[in-house]
Amino acid sequence: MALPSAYAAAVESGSKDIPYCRKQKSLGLLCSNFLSLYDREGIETIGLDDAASKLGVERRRIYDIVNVLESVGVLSRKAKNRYTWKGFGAIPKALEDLKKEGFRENGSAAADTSCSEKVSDDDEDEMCSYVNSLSQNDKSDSSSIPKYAVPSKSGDNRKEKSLGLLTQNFVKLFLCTDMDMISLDDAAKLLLGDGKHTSMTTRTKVRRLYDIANVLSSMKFIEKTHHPETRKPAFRWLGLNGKPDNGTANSMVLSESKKRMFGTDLTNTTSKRFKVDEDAHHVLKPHNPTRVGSSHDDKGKTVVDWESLASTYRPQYHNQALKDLFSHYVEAWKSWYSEVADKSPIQLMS
DNA sequence: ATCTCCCGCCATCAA
DNA sequence: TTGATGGCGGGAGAT
Repeated sequence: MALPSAYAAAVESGSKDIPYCRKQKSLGLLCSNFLSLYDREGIETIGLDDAASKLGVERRRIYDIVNVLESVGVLSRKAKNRYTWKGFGAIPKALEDLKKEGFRENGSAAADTSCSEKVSDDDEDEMCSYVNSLSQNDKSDSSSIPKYAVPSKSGDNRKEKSLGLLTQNFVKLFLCTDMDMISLDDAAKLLLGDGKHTSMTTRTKVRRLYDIANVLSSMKFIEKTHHPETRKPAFRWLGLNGKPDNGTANSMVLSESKKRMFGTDLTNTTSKRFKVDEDAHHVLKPHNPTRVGSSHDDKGKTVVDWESLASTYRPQYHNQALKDLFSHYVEAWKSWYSEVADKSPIQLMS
């Protein structure tokens, strides 16, 4: 078969003039190759050795990719050295599970209308959220996503530092919050116990987030941009929009809610979920038409009722730091949004 | 200089 | 123990 990677091919054929381009070795590219190699019909299982040799990389790199892919439902570890290919079709459910999980985690919300989340799924779960991590009480449910059941070895924080868990929490940030753009640095601060006495340093976390962001980017889940004003690099959530769709591979097992995406619809590219109920008093919204004629092909953020969101979400963060960070975003987005609304599209890319 | 983030050592886990 | 996994962070390429 054709090797998706020229580099790999070169390496395999007794390379001769490989200048060494860092970009050709990026996790993102590797992930793309990995995907094009396995996202096709007839694939039900994947062997890590096979992947490594076909892609021309060390095993270690395959683990990175496989771990984040698994945390989003595309793969599932079946056995040593072997993963089951679930396909992109499994993503919607995985994301929904993550969303529910995320809301459930910090159910200590304050005022505001209770949840409007209809958890058809059973309960359970939990893992460290944005607050802290202490007891790991697992009981894996029938979720489609790995639960990272900790062997419950007191002091085993290996799992809570896993790339997979970090990925899920990173994704939850987008699914369970109104944030749709965030810098890795801020994400690192929000994720996990946040520095201090709890594990991983921010520095390390950011390094990991770069890895995660790269593979999620190659999957078109997120996109790199820059904060309109700050210029600072950030990532924007695209959700299941840039999905190459189930082009060829489609022999899915779960043929249920295919496009059953939460609040996403055609006109809306990236709708952040309002965990608030739609029916309850959803009054406010002085001005800010919840809709803009941003008729742009690509992602054009959308509709957000800042006031509403701000007041609704504020209470879910426990410490001042997060609150500040949060308001910072709300403010930044406000200006950015109004700016973009009647201006031109946002075409900032690396 | 700062931002990215690849590379691979080596601690852990599982057989 | 051996082999499979996968934290972790040094340090080099990209900007």
